[in-house]
Amino acid sequence: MTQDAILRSLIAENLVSDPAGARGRLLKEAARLFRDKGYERTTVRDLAAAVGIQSGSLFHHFRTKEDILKAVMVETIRLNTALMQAAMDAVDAPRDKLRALIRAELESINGQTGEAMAVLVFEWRSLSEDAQAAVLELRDIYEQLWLDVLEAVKAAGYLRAEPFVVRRLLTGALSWTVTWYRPDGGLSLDGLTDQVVAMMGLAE
Amino acid sequence: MTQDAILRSLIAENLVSDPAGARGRLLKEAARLFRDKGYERTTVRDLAAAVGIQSGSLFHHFRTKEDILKAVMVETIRLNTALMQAAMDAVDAPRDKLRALIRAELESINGQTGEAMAVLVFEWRSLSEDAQAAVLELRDIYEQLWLDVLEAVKAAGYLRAEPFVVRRLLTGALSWTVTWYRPDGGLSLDGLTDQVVAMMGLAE
DNA sequence: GACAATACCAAGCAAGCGCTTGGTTTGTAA
DNA sequence: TTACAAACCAAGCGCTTGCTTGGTATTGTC
Repeated sequence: MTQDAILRSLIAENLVSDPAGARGRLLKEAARLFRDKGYERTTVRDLAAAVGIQSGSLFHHFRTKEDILKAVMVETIRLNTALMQAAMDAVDAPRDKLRALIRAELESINGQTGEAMAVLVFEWRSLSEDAQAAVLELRDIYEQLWLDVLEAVKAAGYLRAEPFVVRRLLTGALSWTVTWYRPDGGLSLDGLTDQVVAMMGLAE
Repeated sequence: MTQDAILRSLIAENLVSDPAGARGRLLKEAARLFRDKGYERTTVRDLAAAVGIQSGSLFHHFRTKEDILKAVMVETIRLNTALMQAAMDAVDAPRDKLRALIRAELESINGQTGEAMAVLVFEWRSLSEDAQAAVLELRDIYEQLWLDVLEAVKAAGYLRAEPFVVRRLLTGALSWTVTWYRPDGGLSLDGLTDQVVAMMGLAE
């Protein structure tokens, strides 16, 4: 199943907004602005201007500014969970599955959903507790994919550290790439994935 | 040289504020509040209340709110650069130096300066360009320590990935520990350091 | 075409922000 | 003790923010 097909399926199920529609365009611009200036410094006037409407009109689509932030986060988790599941399902061996997960997460962080993924990391404190709890539920599904694969890699004898700890170290390592990695900087995503795998001493 | 002696020396040279003094107490509380609520959501009224004065009085010590943020960052970099240099100087072999750096950075992130270190990561966008440039100058000194050691470890044959990339992946991995590591969670700082070293395939 | 629903506009509200200003209090040195 | 500097207080300024409200315009459905 291609990435486009996965996205279309999620749109059809109303789990993710169509990027070509009004709501989807707003979320895309919101992710960009929140990423660039921070959620708190991005005003509703900024958001409205980015999609070419007046600020009061935003409140027709979302009840509050915070609901926009939450939607950016929820939708990117849903999309990337599906993409990672698909990447992982395409291979069999535990080490290959781990490599596929690393590659897919690097792509989520440095590709189309990079801005939303950065918002997930950097704007967590601006969410209310209720919203944080809702986002964490989705996040837990995503994290379980990782833990299952890391456990399998450890059981196969390729990893000496604890899967729980490794996952969290990898979360930081991969999330931080958003601050320094440039696809046109001479290192492809596959090359970067190779570096991560090599740093872990898992290279063949 | 002990950590206390290093701190005292920096205070004497006016590179770091005395934590017992008015300015130092304010910076300590600022780091805590900025970490917990975010810089933007922390008002000058919050800061003043945290140290028991009225908000207008803050402007006697600092010209602007942003100058407080900058001082939190600048002072923690200065302190931690000195602490890491000392930790590294206490050992000889490249792998031991790398381990010492990892241990020292984990301590900076999860110990006394943890709040300020988190502010350095999460509040970068709230700094003006001038302030960012000033902070980066100090940051570059700190980063060069790491790159020198990683180059030595690679030259000794223990690392296959590129030092530049590894440093950045480690920055993320170690910085992220601020969100999940708890010293009373059954894993000591030394234990966590061992996990990082093991994840890198550098365990003995 | 008529009507309802959706999307948007324009104006402005109430609350809160970083900071200034004129003053008072405290600490230090001579 | 006196003079001066440093630290703080209290009040309030000008501006900005997220959001509401009454209205208009556009789209969708029958």
